[in-house]
Amino acid sequence: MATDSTPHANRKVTLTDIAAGCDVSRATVSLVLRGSPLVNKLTRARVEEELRRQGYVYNRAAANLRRRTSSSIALVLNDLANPFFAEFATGVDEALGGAGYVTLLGSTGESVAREQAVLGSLLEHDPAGIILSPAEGSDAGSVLRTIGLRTPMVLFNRELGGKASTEAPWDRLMLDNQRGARLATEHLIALGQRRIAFFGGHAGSSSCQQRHAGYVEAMKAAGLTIEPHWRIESAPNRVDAAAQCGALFFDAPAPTAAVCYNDAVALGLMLGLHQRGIRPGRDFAVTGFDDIAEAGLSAPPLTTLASTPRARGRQAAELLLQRLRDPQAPAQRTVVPVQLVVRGSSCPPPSA
Amino acid sequence: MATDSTPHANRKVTLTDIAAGCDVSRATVSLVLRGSPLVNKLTRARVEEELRRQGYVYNRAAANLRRRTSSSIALVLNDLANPFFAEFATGVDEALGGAGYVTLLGSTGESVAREQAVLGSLLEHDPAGIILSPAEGSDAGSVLRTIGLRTPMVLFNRELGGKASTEAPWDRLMLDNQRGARLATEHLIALGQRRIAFFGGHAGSSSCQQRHAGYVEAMKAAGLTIEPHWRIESAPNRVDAAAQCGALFFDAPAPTAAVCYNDAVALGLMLGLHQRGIRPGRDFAVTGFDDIAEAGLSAPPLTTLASTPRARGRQAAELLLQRLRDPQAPAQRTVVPVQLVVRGSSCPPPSA
DNA sequence: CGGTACATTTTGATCGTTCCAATCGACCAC
DNA sequence: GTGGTCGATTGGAACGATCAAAATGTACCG
Repeated sequence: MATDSTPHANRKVTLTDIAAGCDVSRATVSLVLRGSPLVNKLTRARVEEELRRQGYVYNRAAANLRRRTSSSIALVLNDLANPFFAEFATGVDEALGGAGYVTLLGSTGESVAREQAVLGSLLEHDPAGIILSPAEGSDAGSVLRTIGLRTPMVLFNRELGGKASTEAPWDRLMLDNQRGARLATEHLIALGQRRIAFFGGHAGSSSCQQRHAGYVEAMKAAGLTIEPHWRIESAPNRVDAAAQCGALFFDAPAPTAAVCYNDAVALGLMLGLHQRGIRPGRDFAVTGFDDIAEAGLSAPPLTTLASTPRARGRQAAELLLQRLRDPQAPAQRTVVPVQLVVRGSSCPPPSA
Repeated sequence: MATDSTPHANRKVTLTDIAAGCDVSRATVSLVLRGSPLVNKLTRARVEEELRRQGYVYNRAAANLRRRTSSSIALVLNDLANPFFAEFATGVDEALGGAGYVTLLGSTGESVAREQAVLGSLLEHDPAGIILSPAEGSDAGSVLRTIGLRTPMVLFNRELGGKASTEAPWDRLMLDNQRGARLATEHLIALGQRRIAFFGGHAGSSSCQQRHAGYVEAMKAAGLTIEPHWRIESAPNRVDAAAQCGALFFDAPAPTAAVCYNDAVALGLMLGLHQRGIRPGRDFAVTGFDDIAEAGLSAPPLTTLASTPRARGRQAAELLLQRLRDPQAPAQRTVVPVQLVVRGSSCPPPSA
């Protein structure tokens, strides 16, 4: 069996090894690898046999260096553990993989400092582009400073803070937050609700502001007044939402329904209500935002706004790929509609 | 303002640009970047100023090429959209980022073919190592053939099929599936349950076999008989689990409890039970596996086995980093204990 | 037979970094 | 004045691929 060139050698197999192994030049092997029509049928066969024999694996980094190209894309998420973003990431990876790109993952855990660090570290790997769902409070100026203008970026889900945000040439993919929250609020009003709170999220975040604006819009349109203590902030996760539940009932008049910042918050709120002996979907109406998988499985199932995160992921990837094809095109701002999904958590007020 | 070397030029800034900009050689700049003590304080300051001025970003790919090193690690998951794996991925990325590695993500969607493709594609980026949670039915032989022996790998969650599996020098991080399922079954038996089914998962998967074995072990130890139709297979997700629910009740004697393959399946089963008017936690007991976030929030909350996926992610990363430090060490097989979390979904049988 | 066309292959430089050996100036000792 | 040591810097060859241009060989034509 054993020949001079051992297939399972310890060093990495390179173009040069293959070239030596079948008496052609490196250039020819390279042409074979890229399926060039220039190379003779016979030599191609010989080379391909040798590639197999030695177990060659292509070194894309070296090729990218020489060609001044890149075959990776950085995906930076504020919270990968949130199923909404996990689905999104799956969609992104699906689409990128199909286009021959590889996904460089970075999770920031909602920390602006980590976001800076992660972006810096991923940039050193020279991604062709970036898909960023910013951490809360992330600022356009500092992001611009670390990534520069060379690397195109698609912003997802949230706007960046600071004045630099409007000038920066980034594409955007945003949910129609305002309309979504308006739909949810109108739905509750149609059920007869009058005392409706807006619950959860940080007032600083752009998506939260937009959703709150939609809520206000619907309330005003219906001629309903909004009590100041009907606006409760919380971190956008279950645990903190459950903890803040009590704040809804400190002052009179207490609300009988709540439009929540997102599903995580809504599920947390329902948990908090349960603990107080208040039955969501009977004594108190709740709506969410996102339609994550468990929204349909909670008790009661959650009325919410569907945004199909996996499809959004594919869309964000498409947007970036398109930008890579045409770097000069003007920046796009895409707003995707959301759809109201009515389930058991929304109900008329107890008096009705 | 404008000098000869424009900071926001269109070409990428390289070592050579910096060197030219402050009249030193490339080598010196390289030494500065790596914080070498060899270089004079004054020159270091000059170089650093120039780096800032031109907005230099390090090209790690070029460095890796020259040094024959790698600073990335491939993370290949069978189902990123499952919150269990999303948490796991978060943990992996946390630990790898801390060690200066970047995560190359690949999601296979439980398809063996995609797993092969993804592994092949990621390998071309020359990762220092691989963390793989295999797709169901993935075979050790073909995996070995595509990744070879050069790149170390940590297997998570499932064993690979085929005989090559035992010989291959891979580290493993596995949950104590058998003991976990045994604990759940014993818990149900202690509540007075006698007719207990094992529900969900594919009989082919190693984790499913192990959990089933734990269930059988507990049943035998208690002297209980197992009806053949108490073993229902399903895809490991909610939708299919809900669809298979009816199969539990085709033949008599019908079970009054089910040990489920995992939480996703258990939640799906509860959904299916609801639809049949059977109240889980009252008329029928259910247990899960994984303790994903929504397990505590379902109605009723799910009795399950906690495996703290984020910590597992960190652990898998640690295992791989350790292997990179000492490539010669014998392969490890780590089995992590799981903990029974009793919640409302487990109950005595209705007759009791 | 020389010239030209064509198909195939090779040579050598190059991408941005790091490594190695060599260089340079300054200083000191003999 | 020669040689040696030291700190700081440098030139040039790598790493593994690609590219442009040049070099083969072969065939055909007048």
